[in-house]
Amino acid sequence: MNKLKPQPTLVDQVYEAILSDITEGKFDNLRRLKQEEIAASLGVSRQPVQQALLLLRSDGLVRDATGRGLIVAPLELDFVRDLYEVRAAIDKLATAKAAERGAQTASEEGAEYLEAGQRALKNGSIAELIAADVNFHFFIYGLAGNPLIAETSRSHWNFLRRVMGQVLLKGEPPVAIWDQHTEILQAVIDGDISKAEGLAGDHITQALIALEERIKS
Amino acid sequence: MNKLKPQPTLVDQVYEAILSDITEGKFDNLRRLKQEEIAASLGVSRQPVQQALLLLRSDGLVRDATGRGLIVAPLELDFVRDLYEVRAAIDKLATAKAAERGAQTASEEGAEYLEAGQRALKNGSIAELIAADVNFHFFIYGLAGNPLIAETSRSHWNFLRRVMGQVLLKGEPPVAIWDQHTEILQAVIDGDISKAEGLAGDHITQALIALEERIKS
DNA sequence: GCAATCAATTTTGAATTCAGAATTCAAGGT
DNA sequence: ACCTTGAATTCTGAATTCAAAATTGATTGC
Repeated sequence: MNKLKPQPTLVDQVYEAILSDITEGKFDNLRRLKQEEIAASLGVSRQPVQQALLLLRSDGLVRDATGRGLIVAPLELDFVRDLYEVRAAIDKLATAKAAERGAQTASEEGAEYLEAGQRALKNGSIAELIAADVNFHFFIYGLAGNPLIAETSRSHWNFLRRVMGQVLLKGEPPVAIWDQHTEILQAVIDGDISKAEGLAGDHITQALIALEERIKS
Repeated sequence: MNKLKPQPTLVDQVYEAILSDITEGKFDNLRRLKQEEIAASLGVSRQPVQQALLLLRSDGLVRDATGRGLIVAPLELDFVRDLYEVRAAIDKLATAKAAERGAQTASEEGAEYLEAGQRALKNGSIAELIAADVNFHFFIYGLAGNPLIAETSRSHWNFLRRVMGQVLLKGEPPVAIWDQHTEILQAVIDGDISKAEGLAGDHITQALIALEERIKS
């Protein structure tokens, strides 16, 4: 007997819808998020919208603005630095563990992710580039065999997607990123734990540097 | 003019109430959580309860049990190991950064936290011991100057509190823990980054080992 | 006597309603 | 002209209501 997936609730659907809108920068900065408005645009009542906003608030994507409801959390450079710092710690752990126990799967399935990245680079599609990056890193998280790593990173990546979206709009395609991914995957396949961990750390350090330069320009 | 803090909403209060009940093990394992029941016991409608449960679900403390509503997530040993692994990565980062930039505050305010721990040991109060441990570690997180560290750890500590509660029930008081806290604080005050980081890692490794031994017995 | 089916009850997700708080805007005073 | 005041409007949190899905329990057939 096939167990059939329970359909997602309206709350979950609304959550995803608002999340994409935020990620894709569809909300004017500092614009107040009105439940009624969102509910109307999605064709549901305010109830699931209120609940979805509550979840987004606990993710930190949406923020209480005293007395004026909820706004999309602004992306500040300091915050992004903090984000990359925490991400570095978790990604180093994930990549080390992936090298320790995921070499087999990495060699079987890893190439797909690199190819997806190359295709995205060739197509020059921002959405595709972001998706390929997310998928590559969650593939590594999966190899690490510790579900809490992906779980903990989930909310961070909601911000990272926003950051990447803004940065990719103005700048050359991030070829270096994918060269680094290739190196990281190879270290994982080789089972070289300390090299994999080091490369993961470098990857993030360099991503942050590149990002800061682009923001300044 | 003093700006007065907006009172917490019912949802937030209900969230806290359910969270304490879970943390203190007040729910029978695998018992289904019924909105009506909880609402009645707190004297509110189902509405804020439903929203609070949604938040607890996104924290991972409460879990969908296919077809039978929500249950408190069981504490499995594998999960606790995963938890300690991620916590080690974050705590090492936090403690290193605390040593790098928080030495001053650490020397001024750190002793309080150690004393609170000693008092708790003397009183033999489990609740007090847990609170002192949480407070000490969040003090370190604060010193790190990266709000995302505390934010990211928040949901982990909800589980850690549960684990600690169960473990402290059967076993000797964790004197070693507080000796280690003393060492960690000293390394932070000295600004010895790599020593602080190393001690933080050891602290968690040893806590996990002690925990596994107690669970087996 | 045991299993299967169907009706009754319970429970939940979602809509609607209600009340209070915040915001806006216009009128009046300095 | 600008600031203050207060009423009208808007918006949100929370209660209530509604409908569908799930669970329970009883009855019927083997």
